[in-house]
Amino acid sequence: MRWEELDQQPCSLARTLAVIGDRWSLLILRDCFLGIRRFDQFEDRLGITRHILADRLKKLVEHDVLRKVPYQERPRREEYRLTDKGLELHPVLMAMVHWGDRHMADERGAPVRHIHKGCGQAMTPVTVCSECGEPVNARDIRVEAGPGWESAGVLPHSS
Amino acid sequence: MRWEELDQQPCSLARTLAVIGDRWSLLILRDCFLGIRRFDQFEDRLGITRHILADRLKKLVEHDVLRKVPYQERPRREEYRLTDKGLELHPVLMAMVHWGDRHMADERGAPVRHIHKGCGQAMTPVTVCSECGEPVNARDIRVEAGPGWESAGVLPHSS
DNA sequence: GATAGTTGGTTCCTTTATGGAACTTGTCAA
DNA sequence: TTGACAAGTTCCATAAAGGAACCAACTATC
Repeated sequence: MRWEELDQQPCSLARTLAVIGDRWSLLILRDCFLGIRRFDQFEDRLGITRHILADRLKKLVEHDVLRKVPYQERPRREEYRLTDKGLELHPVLMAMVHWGDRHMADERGAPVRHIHKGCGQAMTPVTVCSECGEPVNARDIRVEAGPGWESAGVLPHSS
Repeated sequence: MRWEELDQQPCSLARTLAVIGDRWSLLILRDCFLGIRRFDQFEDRLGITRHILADRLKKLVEHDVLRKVPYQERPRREEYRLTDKGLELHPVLMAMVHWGDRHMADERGAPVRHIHKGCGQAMTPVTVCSECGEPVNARDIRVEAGPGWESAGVLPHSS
């Protein structure tokens, strides 16, 4: 499978990876969630080369995850902001950060804390079932073919 | 920043990406969660080249996300299974699949349904606060420096 | 009015990673 | 003794990323 074919797969994970599944896109998005908006800020913080940064920002704009917003005219300058579609990637980032905190942190502990404005406490993300509200983990879920399924593969067993 | 330096960063997202942040690792893990365990099954389903597959499996084993379990002797054959650390990546995968279902699905809808064994219903993952149990989204969270922070960057503002 | 600085890129060339196909190793079965 | 199977490894061609320099449209300074 070539990289460009990814978003044609009947798999939402593959299609998501077509947008954010490379080295840099998630680090760019992390910085977006921290309030970074301008080309040179991304460059400074990430240590990414300029043409790869330009390419990734362009791709994220094409996928409607970021949008360019002018902040001055003459010379025209634009900054990059998360769209609603981009903001909805927050659970993905939170889940990854939480896993990193648990399994990849050094002796000093988690680098950042997430404060829930609603209750004012340092929180970790918990994934719950949309229907019953109970926490779910891998073993609580059974997978079955949905409406968009085409038999381009077979579910080997319902884990 | 080089790829190998990623896991030295004081950022749990970067460290997580050092493990699962490449083209193939998440697709391999998707298949692991579907019950795939053997080298040739991964190869058939993913269309990945053999030496990249071997490399990624090795890396995932080194990071204790998968482990090799012998299933026959003479000739010795081993399969790959998720460790507990690997199983804890489930929320990451669920969040990505859910985002793909919402934003990247074609007209036929989501390719797979996730049934919560606990309540028997088709569910979507909802991220809630570990402290108060309320659903959280990007705008509900304020970020502050935690114990593992070192000033290798500055939080630009508390989004 | 020439020179330098700022922002947001692009171009060119080198290094690294990936794709594709063939080869290897240990074993069993015909 | 030939063939098949599972799980890799090796070799070479192509694609992607790193690094540095250059460009364009202004503004500010000397």
